[in-house]
Order: sequence, then C-alpha cells, then structure tokens
Amino acid sequence: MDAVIPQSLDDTESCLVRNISHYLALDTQDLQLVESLERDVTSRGAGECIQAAGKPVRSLFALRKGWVRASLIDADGRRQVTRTYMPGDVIGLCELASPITTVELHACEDVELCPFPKSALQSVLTQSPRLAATLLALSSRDQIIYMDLLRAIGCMPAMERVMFLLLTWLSRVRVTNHMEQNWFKCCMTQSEIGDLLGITNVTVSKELSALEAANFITRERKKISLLRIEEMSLITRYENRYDVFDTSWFPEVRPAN
Amino acid sequence: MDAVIPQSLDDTESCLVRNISHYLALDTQDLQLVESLERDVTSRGAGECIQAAGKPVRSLFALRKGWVRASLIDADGRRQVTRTYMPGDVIGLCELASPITTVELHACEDVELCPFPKSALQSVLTQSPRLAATLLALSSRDQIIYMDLLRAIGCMPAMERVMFLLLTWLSRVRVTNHMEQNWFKCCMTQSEIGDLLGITNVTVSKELSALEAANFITRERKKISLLRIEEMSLITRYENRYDVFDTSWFPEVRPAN
DNA sequence: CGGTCTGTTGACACTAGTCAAGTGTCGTGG
DNA sequence: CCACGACACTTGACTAGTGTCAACAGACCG
Repeated sequence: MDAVIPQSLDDTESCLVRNISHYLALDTQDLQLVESLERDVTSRGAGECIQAAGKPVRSLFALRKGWVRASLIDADGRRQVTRTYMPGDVIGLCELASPITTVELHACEDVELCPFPKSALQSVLTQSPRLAATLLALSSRDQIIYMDLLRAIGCMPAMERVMFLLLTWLSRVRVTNHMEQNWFKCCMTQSEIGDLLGITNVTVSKELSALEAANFITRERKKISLLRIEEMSLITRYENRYDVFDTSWFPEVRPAN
Repeated sequence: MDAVIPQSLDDTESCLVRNISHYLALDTQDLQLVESLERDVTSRGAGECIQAAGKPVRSLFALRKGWVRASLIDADGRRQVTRTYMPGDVIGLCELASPITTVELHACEDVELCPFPKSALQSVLTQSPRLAATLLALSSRDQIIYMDLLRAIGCMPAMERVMFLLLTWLSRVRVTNHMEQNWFKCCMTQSEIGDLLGITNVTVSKELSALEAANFITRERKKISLLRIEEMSLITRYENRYDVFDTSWFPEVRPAN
C-alpha cells in the first residue's frame, strides 16, 4: 500500500497516533502501545533548550504541539540546524545508537512534548512487529529528508535553497493539518533558517525579499504564503516525501505469538 | 554497553555478521537470520550502476566487497553524492518507506553484494526483536552520518570538508579491517568527491594538493595516508561515529515467544 | 602507441560572506 | 498610553572563497 490512507480521527487523541494512522491502520493493542509512549507531557517556552548535546540523559520525544529544531554545534560557534520537527513527529530516532546526545534540541515556539525512555521501545519491538516496522520506516524517511537537505545545500544556489525549504515546510504542515492550505506560520528566525540552509541571515533576508518581489510568495508578520507552488517545485525539483509511505513489506497484522 | 566488542571471527563468514558482531553478540537463531539475508550474491564491475532512481524494483543489499556510492540526481545534471558504503554495510535502509527508489547506487570499484527483498525483513521483525533493534540502531547511525555531512557542507570551508571526508573514510575502513592503519585506498574520483562535499573537482584537486604540501597527507596512486590525524580531528571537530554503539535499550536475548 | 579519463594549474568571474548602519517589531515598565 | 530596549530584519558597500573555463600533464587500457 503506497497510498496515503486518509482517516478522520478524533482531534483529542494522541498526536503520534494521528500521525501514524495517516499511513497505517492500527489495531487495539498497537494503539495502546503507541499511546503508552505519550503518557507524560512536558512543555517548553519559545527558545528554550529541550536537550543539550553531549549529555548522557537519554529520552526520546513525541512532539505534540509547536515546532522544534535540532542542531549540531561547533566549539567555535558555527551551527548547523539539521532538522525541524512538527507535531506528530518522533524526535530522537537519530540518537538510538549513541550513548550520549549528539544534537541540541530547541523549542521554536511554545511546545508540548511527551518524553519516553529508549527502553520503552523494548515493548514495541517485542510485542508489535508492525510498529517496529513503522519505526524503521519513519527512520528511513528521516534519512531521505536529510538527503534532500544535503542536495539543497550541496547543489543549489541560495534562492533555490530558500524555495526548497518553503516547499518542505508547506508539505509537512499539510500533513498535520489535513488541508490544502498554501501558507504556514514560520517559527524560525532568518538566522536560524540560514544555519539550516548553509547561508547567512543576510542572504536569507535578501532572497526572501527577492522571492516576494518576484511574486513567488507573500509575507505578513510570520505568515508566509506560497503563490506559485508548481513553478517552485519545478525549479528546485522538489519531491514531497510525505505523501507516500510504503507499508507493503510490513509483517502481517497480529501474527500468532 | 557502549563499548565496542572486539571479536576475532572467521574471515570466511558473512560480512554482515561480522559487522553486526562488532557491536552485538548474536545467538544461533539470530546468526541464521542474518546469514539468510546473504544467501544470494551478485557482483558488479567498477563504475556500474547497481540501482537507478525512480524504479519500482526494490531490493536491499548487504555489501560484501568494495565501495558503493549513493547519489541523488537532478534532471539538469547536478548530482549530490550522499553516502559511501563499505563492506559490511546494509544498503537501502533509506528506501524502506518509499515505494520507488530514491537514490542511485554505483559501484566505485569491483563489488560483491547480497540482494534481499524488503519482505525478508518480516522474519527479522517477527522472530528477533534484538535484530529489529539492531536495524533501528543502524538506521539511526545512518542519520547521524548524514547530519555530520550536512555540518561539513553547511559550515566548513573547502579544505576542512576534505579533511573531514578523509577522517570519515579512515574511521570506516578501520572498522572493517580491525586494524589501526592510517591509510586507505580511495575509490572515488575527485569529481565524485566534489559532488559529495558540495565543491568542484577543481577545488578538490587544489585542496588535496595543499594538504599534501602542508604535510597533512601523502598520496601515491589511489592510496591516501593521513599523517596528522589528531590535528585534523581538532580542526574539523571530527567525531568518530563508529566506535560506539548503544545497545543498552535492546530487548533481552531470546524472550519467551 | 594512441585514445580516454582523471588530475593539475592558472586566469578570471561571480555568488555569497562580512561589516555596518539603519529600520521595524515586540515586550516591558513607567 | 507612551518610552525604551532588545532583537529581528533590511539594505548597501566591499571582500573573499569557489566556481568556471581552459590548457595541459599524467595514468590507464586496449
């Protein structure tokens, strides 16, 4: 099953469940397993550090509300933002193989997240092969997302990088909101965007202004609207990684065990 | 268990087993499962295409011999090499969530690889939670590797990028060879290295010559030796991702099932 | 031995970085 | 309600690191 399985689910339920259900039907036992990961909730204010790098403390998070950014920091202050997480994402699949934290996490705005220990994955792995496959698939898609960013930074001039990022954010926002909006609220400063795209804040400012002048986008406050999505997708050869999810290789539902 | 578990294993056995055993003790049943993934072997000559992008054909590979490179290709010829694989690596964990291939794979030299279908993962997921955890951990480390490359391309000037790549390759070669050698045979052309680091072949040539002139490296034919590893690691803030592997959260060995 | 591919080197162009001054926005407190 | 300060963003002038182009040298293969 490559296609998206759209489902209208109760808004009050777990954000992680909603995200996974977007791609996969969950049975009762799986539902309980996923929900058990979201038992605890903590919140952080805009700009707060959620996780520092190099610390042994180890928790994964399910993101419930707000944007989170992940970054690698150099001793001499150079910073590479590697990722933005949005509601429904599992934060920390990249940390599983490492005994200490490798990335820093910051709240881009007021956020709510559900921490759970690495060891909570044990019950998932032993009790639900399908959820284990889902985790593998999520981690797999994360890899593709990093590769897309690599292509942007490695191959594109500044303006295309900015276009690429706008398209990426819009695609991701549409997954959460289940609607075909053409705008989103940008929660990152231009300096942070620059650190994500390998350019400076000055260049980000100039390119955004140029995109606005060329009628590719409009801006008001933090809201960015994309006016010519098709055209921008062609220019950057953008591929939406969120609209397909191959589950054909997943184990059967509830094998005898 | 963070530490590497060095083990001297029979050279004739599965390369994948050897790689995994580097980090994790496998019981008989797990061994058989892993070995079953390496039942088939195919070989490709230097430069041959192993997998094209955008095709529905779907196989993962265990790499047995030689280097393989993965790349994303633009319609207009721009190319981003995203990864080099070396013997013992599982190729294709990034493709699990996608119904069609996203990256191209090429043999950097004569290679041997063991293809297995995605569906072969079903038995791993249902029969061995520990191996499932291992796959997750491998995918997790892959993510870190992409992030490191992102940091290199996004934050470093050309010379540091080259240093970073040399250190990365050396670390990886040392895993396979179980020895503290300070050199490796470079199987990629300078154009390919450029496409990996987001610079041109001309710049790669100039930076390598400069590194040699500054006595950081020596070159003879395809062999590159690193003379001042510590110094280069400091300059690039290099972290070896191959010498730790956190298995503390793995499920117990052979749970009753 | 000749053709092809890879790597080297220099001249020049250009994108994006750096620096700096100025404007706009937001939150706080008087 | 307004004044102030902090921070984000804008804009221009100048600089510098890489890219581009091109000619050439060296390695490899048939």
